[in-house]
Amino acid sequence: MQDAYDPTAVEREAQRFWADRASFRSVEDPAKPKFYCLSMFPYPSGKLHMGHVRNYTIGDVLTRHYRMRGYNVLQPMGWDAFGLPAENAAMANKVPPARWTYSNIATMKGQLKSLGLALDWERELATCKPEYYRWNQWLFTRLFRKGLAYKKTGVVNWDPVDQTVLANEQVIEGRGWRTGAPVEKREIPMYFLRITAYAEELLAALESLPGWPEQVKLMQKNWIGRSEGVRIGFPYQLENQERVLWVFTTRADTLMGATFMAVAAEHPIAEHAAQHDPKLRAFVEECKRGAVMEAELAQIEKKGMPTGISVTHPLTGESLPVWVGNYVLMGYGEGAVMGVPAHDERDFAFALSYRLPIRQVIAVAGEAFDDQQWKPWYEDKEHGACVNSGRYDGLAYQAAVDAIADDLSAKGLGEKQVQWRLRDWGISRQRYWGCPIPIVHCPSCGDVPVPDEELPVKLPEHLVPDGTGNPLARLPEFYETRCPSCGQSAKRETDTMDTFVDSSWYFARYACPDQDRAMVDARAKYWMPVDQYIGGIEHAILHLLYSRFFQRLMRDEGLLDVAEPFTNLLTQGMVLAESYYRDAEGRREWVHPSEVEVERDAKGKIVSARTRDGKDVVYDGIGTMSKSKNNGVDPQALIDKYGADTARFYIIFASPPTNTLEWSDESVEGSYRFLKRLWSYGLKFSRAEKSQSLHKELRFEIHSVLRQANYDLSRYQFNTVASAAMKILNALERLPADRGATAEEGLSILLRLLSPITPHVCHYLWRDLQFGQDIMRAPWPEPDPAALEQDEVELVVQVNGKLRGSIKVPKAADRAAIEGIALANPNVQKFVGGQDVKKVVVVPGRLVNVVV
RNA sequence: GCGAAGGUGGCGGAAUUGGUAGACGCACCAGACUUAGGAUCUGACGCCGCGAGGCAUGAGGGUUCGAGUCCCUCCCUUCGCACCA
Repeated sequence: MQDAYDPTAVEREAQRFWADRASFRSVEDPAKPKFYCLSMFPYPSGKLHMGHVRNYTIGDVLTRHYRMRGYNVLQPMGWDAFGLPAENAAMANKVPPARWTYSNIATMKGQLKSLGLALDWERELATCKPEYYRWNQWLFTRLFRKGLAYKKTGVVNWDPVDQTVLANEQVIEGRGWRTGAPVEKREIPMYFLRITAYAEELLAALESLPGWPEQVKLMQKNWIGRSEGVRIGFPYQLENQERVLWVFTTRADTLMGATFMAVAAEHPIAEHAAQHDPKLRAFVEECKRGAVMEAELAQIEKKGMPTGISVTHPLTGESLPVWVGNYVLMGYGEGAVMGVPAHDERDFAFALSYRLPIRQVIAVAGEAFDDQQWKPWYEDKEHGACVNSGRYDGLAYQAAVDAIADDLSAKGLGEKQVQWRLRDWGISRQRYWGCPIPIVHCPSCGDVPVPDEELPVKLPEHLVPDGTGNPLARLPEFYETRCPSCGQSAKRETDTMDTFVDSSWYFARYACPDQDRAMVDARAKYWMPVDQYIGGIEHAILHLLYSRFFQRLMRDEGLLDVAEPFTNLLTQGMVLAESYYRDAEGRREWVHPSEVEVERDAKGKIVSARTRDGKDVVYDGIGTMSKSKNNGVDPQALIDKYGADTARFYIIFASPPTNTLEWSDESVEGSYRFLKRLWSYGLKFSRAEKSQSLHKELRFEIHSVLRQANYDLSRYQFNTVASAAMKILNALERLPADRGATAEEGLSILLRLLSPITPHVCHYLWRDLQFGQDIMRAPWPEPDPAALEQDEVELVVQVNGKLRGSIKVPKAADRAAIEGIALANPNVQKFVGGQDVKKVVVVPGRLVNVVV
């Protein structure tokens, strides 16, 4: 054993040992319980960032822990390799996205290897390879024939200068990121996947996921958004034709309070009215120009304009004006809403600014209505009852909804309806670096799916996009083709798929990445579902919902048995860092934190900060690591300086997996120090005399810490497992210097407990100190019940809930005896001081509280 | 705007069910060793107070023998919002 801890040498040796024995190759084995542990695969953006390191370290801790517990574990890795950044890099460097992507994969694979992750690299896949994406295409053609994939128009951001579609991310304050031109909305034909057909099942099955965080299930539930309400028709006349304006509402009980209607700018009524009214046309155009993004739409000032058209209230016959409202979404419900100012906050504000009538139709006992001031109870359907509503007066929410729905139904102007917030998934992207949509447009046959024998539709890899539309659309060799059905010349679809399609089923493909005759084979039925999935909380809705959807699509193709892809889900927090900037003539110049020296006051608050060469910088608080704020910490530099074990230990120790992790270079030092101490202890141990000496107290301590650590592992609280390892080392260092029985046992426990977190150094010490050949094959440590036995227990004594002392009582002592000992305690006597003891609360094993 | 989560020392965090607030670390401080130390080791370390003691878990209120934990009101931060992945 070397005197000094040399992580480079230790890690090289451990990694060679694993590679020589193919330690992480996983083979289907029905005799053993399986454990499929998966971290979200990375986008090959260039280099690993700390978020990756955190994600994969967490997954590796679980993987190694389950291996030692005897499970047949699979932990694979691959690349989410299609996407927008490759096109941006291509434009900047004039290099095809393919070359950029493959080179990034090579770099990042090397980095992942240096982390010592227990990955089965033989199952590696990349979504940009035809062997992978042909199955996207294969499934798409199946869905198309079933009607689960279909074509309709969808709205996109249009940059009028570059003549190209922009991603939401490329729209900065309503303008194109490259051209600065105001972005327009444009409707184009697109393919959609009918996820709404599975809405009911996706919602109901959330109940069957006890291994998912409640938070995520709740977000998905709200996203799917099932609401029960009434579809209501408001008849009107247009060009001497009888028509009906339909709306959906969950508050049919307030129908008698409707004083206006509001429709989206894209609604046929708005389009019609705008034809004859230039002002209205301008307004409709303005609404259409605005944002596509819902977050932005929801925050714009609520504006409206009357259409001059009126509809008839279905129950009262009253005439109601129809307005165009910029806050009404065409994509949800009917693209029209009834305006009930008295009982909807948005309608209230709208009515106030446009002086529309406000009519109270719900009352809550003891509350007065004020038509100038909104109060939350106006929306209270729990305690309200109808007023000013004719025959519905006095009815509570449900009774009123039922009665009104019945009356509407009798007139053919309404019925109860279930409405979903979830919309079908538009997967067409007008981009090059993605999976081609396997459709041929034939002048006679229409949209024809590409037959199986012609799959895959290969994406040419040599193109370089230039930011003005999709280069595939300018490549005749790609789009000129024949109709698979009638043989005449036809045009191939040039749109590619949303990259979320690629990532919605990769987890099943890992089971059989070499299968070239089917999307997945029987091996997928062995490994699926994923037992533990780990990834960022930012994927809580979209990626996870799409994956649940795809799992069901594949189930319904007979490819998989189970409906849910991920049994247990761990959502890790983001990695954050401080950021600093220098004012450079009004522009912020971001300075990397490693170049900043900070001065703190006696309480540690930052007083001033300056660069190493003395220029003042401004502290901008803590936030996600990003290129734009120049505050990223390079994992590679960390590994080069301290080794992978220190990086892994720090990341696990600094914060529980679900919290954000605030980066601190100083704390990394602390982790390194711990591993050096572990090494020194191993060295001392290797040179000490063997003895049989047993240390009862420290043995109790080690086993108590181990018991807690095992509990913490089961609840994913890995930071306290790392603490437990430190506590055990602290205990070992308090032992006499010989190699006694307690030291032997304690170190064996420590190395095994720590090995999932810092596998290299534990592997090395385990062998070198002759505990065994391969620590991964050692059994997981369990506390010895005998070591946890105690004759006496310590209880805390309080007087009126305040801590006044502690007592030791025999383990078997009864309540009366404990009370007696507690009251006899001199400090307790002092605070009782002759007052009447009203009550003594005894909590066995914990405390005694004397109430006076 | 809507949906979700979170606020505990100078900092990261700990405290299974309501039961000793601050485990384990970082930083800072003092000391030892040393030619030297940004290595290593030892000790101290929530705030106020000489002390006895008092006060402290974002703010304010409540329930309880006892509240970081439960309830109500408010404030702040982070994530998602359908074309970033």
